[in-house]
Amino acid sequence: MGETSIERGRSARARLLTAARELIGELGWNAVSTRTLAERAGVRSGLVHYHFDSLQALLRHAALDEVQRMLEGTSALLAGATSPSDDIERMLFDLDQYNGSDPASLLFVETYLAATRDHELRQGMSALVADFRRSLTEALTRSGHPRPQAAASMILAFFDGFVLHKGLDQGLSAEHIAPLLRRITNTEESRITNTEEDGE
Amino acid sequence: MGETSIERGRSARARLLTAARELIGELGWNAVSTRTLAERAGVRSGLVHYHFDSLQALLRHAALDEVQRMLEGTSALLAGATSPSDDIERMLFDLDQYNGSDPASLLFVETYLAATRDHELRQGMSALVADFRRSLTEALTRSGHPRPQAAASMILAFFDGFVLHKGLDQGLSAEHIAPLLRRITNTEESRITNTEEDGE
DNA sequence: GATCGCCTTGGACGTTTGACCAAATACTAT
DNA sequence: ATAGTATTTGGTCAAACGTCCAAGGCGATC
Repeated sequence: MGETSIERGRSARARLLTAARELIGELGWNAVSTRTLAERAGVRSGLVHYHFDSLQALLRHAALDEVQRMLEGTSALLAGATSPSDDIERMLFDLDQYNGSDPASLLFVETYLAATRDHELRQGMSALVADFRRSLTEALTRSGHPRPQAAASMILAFFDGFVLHKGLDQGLSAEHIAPLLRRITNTEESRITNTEEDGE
Repeated sequence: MGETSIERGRSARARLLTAARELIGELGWNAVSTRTLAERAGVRSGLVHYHFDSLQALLRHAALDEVQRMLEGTSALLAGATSPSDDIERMLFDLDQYNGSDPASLLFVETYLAATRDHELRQGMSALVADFRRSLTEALTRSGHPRPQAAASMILAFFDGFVLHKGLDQGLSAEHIAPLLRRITNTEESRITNTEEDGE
């Protein structure tokens, strides 16, 4: 059967997706053009519309692939662990390797933004994030957290915000944050519900 | 002295900045063009380069103005309050009015991203965010928080992530999060530092 | 009413963009 | 070899882009 020709095609398609993954982070979603994309992938610009319906479809596909890869890797890490609290901290320290300006972090944020203006991308991202939140909620439930759902939402939002802020504040590090993150993942309800009436 | 002519100029300049503020959120930073900008402002496109050195300079100016307005308003709210914990919760509920897809929220995130690729914008944003973090840290110090700086960083990152996530997860609401946010703003160090050895 | 200065216009420029396609190429199957 | 299928090329197309500028408008000043 026809294979070598098809294999070359698959390779070119894959190189286009890789180039898109890189360039979205480097230049920004809207600044990626068919021509820069083709140059990075080592092909001619005409190929883009042979393998994909449109430039947007290519970017969508590349971004969802990468986000899925990142989230599924992390959620597998959570599923196989005994103490979710520790693993969430480990996730935080993993985040430390990104400086907030690298293509990997930026691709994530770029995709969030693009999703607010692209219905199909939004649906894909919603599904992926919902899956990950479910994993995180289950891990927190397993460890007996009193509010697993709220904690999962909060941790997710915080992690993304953390990446965002590291772009501006290079001094921001996981070390300073870890003790406070522990407050969130703590399985016991805090005794002090509020310190009201604490006038100056 | 010449006033009417100058006043007209000021008005046109202001309308251009307003249009930029709106369009950055609606279309995305890189999708704002001189022509759409001029149309929204009710002027001809040539005016953009009369009042500003370049399109990027206009966008930069508009974005920094708006971010400053937002942050200074919120930090004034913190400064005049007696119980920072409550005010941080109130800030959270204020955030609830944004659905995460409105121009105001998006302008914030768009500016973050643009700042990673524009040195001048990055410096401006860094300064504004640093100022706000200082206000927040002071408020937390005043209320006797044991780790005011780390808590401020965490709350800032979380708030931005919260806005980001609301674009995808419409069910995300401040109500569910508030009890856990209280764990962060609590002035007492948590007794339970960690719940290790919690194997199944 | 002529002059001056600032604001505004409308169009021009060279580039880049997404999309499209006929022709060329590479490989398989007959 | 031949025909057939899939991939790749190289170029064209109209549209949109940022920037620039000569000319016109318009109120204040002389």
